[in-house]
Amino acid sequence: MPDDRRDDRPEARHLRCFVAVAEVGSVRRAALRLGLAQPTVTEHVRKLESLLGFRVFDRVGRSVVLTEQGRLLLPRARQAVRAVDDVAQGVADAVDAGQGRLTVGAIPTMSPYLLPPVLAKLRAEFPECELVVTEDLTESLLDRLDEHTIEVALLSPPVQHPRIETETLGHEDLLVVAPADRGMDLSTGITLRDLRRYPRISLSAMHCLGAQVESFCARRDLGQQTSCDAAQLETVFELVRLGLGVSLVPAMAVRNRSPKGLCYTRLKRDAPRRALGLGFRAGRSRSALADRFAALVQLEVARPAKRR
Amino acid sequence: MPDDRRDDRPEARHLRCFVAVAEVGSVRRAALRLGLAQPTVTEHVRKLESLLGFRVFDRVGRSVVLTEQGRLLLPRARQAVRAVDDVAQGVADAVDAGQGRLTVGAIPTMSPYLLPPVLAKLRAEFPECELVVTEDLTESLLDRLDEHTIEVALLSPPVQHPRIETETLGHEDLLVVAPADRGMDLSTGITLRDLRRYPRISLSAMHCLGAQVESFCARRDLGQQTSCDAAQLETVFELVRLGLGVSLVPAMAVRNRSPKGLCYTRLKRDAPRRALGLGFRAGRSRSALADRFAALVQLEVARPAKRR
DNA sequence: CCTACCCATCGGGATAACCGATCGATCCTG
DNA sequence: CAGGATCGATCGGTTATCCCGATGGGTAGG
Repeated sequence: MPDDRRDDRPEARHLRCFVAVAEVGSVRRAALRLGLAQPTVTEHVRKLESLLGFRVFDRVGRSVVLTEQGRLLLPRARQAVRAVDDVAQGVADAVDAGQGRLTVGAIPTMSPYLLPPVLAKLRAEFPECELVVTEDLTESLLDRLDEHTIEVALLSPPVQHPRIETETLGHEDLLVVAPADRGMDLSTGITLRDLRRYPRISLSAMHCLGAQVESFCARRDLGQQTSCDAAQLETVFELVRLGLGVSLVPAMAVRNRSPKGLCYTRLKRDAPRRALGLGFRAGRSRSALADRFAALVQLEVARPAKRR
Repeated sequence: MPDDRRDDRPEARHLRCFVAVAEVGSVRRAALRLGLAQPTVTEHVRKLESLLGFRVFDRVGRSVVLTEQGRLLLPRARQAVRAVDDVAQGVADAVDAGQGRLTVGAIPTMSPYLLPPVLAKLRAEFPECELVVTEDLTESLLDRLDEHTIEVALLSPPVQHPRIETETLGHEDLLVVAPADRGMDLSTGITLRDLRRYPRISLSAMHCLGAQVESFCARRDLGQQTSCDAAQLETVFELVRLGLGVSLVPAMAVRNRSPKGLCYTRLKRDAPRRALGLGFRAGRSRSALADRFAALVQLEVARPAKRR
């Protein structure tokens, strides 16, 4: 570990004065250009010479001329000043270009339906950005947000974590999915009562969606009708297709799905919903990429559902 | 002409603190490394954030973590700090490597004899150096020194100029050169008396050497013996070879010359000499190359004359 | 010779840099 | 869960230096 404790190093303003004087060939005019008084420029140049250990100007007559060492210093000083002055603009440019890394997390019941279009648009906007995606259950995402392994998480509010704050972007209906050949009359929608007549395929309660459905069903006296407990939504759909029962699934999972062997409908009244939102670590700034990601998710959530 | 009068630009010390904190991940340890107190580092980082217009660290818990913008800033800040810190060493390296330009002048009666070996050695030592040679009469060299078109001049002190200072490096004898078939007995040297018996080939008095010889001869009652007045030493040698007379020439002009048709000798007593030296513009610093050039000229002048 | 100009110096006032001490919050530990 | 330890932020006060106007010395130009 290097000791940086050297107090005999030049500051940017010393080099700025030197460069200005060298370029205009006059202390006075350099002071004009720098918006400083002439003695200030003189002092800074002398300070620089003292720091560097050699003269950079010869004071000849009533003007100053570069020494050979000064001539060698000039391009280096120019570059150093430029490097210092350009850091801010460089970062701004990098942000505009979308450089940098975005680490996102998403729960499995949203990830495959929301992330692809959003990330595709983000990539299209910022080809240079680096995207790191983590798919995991809510609790793991919260932990990762807390330790900042991920910057933003796509999940269903509300969540229980003291240092995670969420933004709810909207809600989506949970639809009833049933086998296509069950003879249910779906044209006018169905009610809770209809639903009770069929065994229910449930998603594992370790998913927040599973727990939400479970909670909903429990409140509606549908709790004990479960015939299967699947670990992922894809399995739920397949089990329904096989005729083992009906289920409640998020609308986004239905949107682009082939309807073969399945039929979907909305509950007539009191339709269950789940919130869609983003989680952030409280007290941490959000990158430009994260902001843009949030906006794109917002747009995607607000997109009108096109039925088939 | 750009207006540099912006007072909202970072200083090197701000960036130094930022880089240190980012690298060690702790304000306190960064302060240790920088040899500063912790509040100072905090203040500088906050100042930098204020100047840049965005946060570079998230203050999370009892530690600081880079924001995404801070992450983008880090390499740029590192490079800027490095550029500032390296200017001094960079110039030192460039000087050691002999980079830069050396502008030398020399009078025609020294230039072809002293410059080649000296410049060859300089080039061998510093292959990267740029050498600019001007050959002219003393007055022109003085003017060029004054206006600093040349940095150092090889000439014969003393000179008359208020702002030019000279260093005398040594003296050299002026030798008598005569046609080889004149029957002069040179084995024991010759005297002024011998010299008076021959017509004299003189170098033009616009050369300082010509004036010096003229002055010497005038003091010794040899003034009116001139038979020819040549503009350059080469012509003098040729005229002597043709038997038109004898002359006084500098030893260095004889050193590597073919003796065909000529013979040289030193005056027995009261041998004329000329000073060899360097001229510099007073009040101007000397480049490392000029110093080395002076040292090499000194060596060359001190080189023992090897007779043939 | 005299004026005008330029850089260096001087003295003082404003700014910031820098510090020690302290606070509040967090993390670790018993 | 209480206590200590540690870290960063904040607070006053001191010092350094930044910056200025005024002045002096030396040079170029009239």
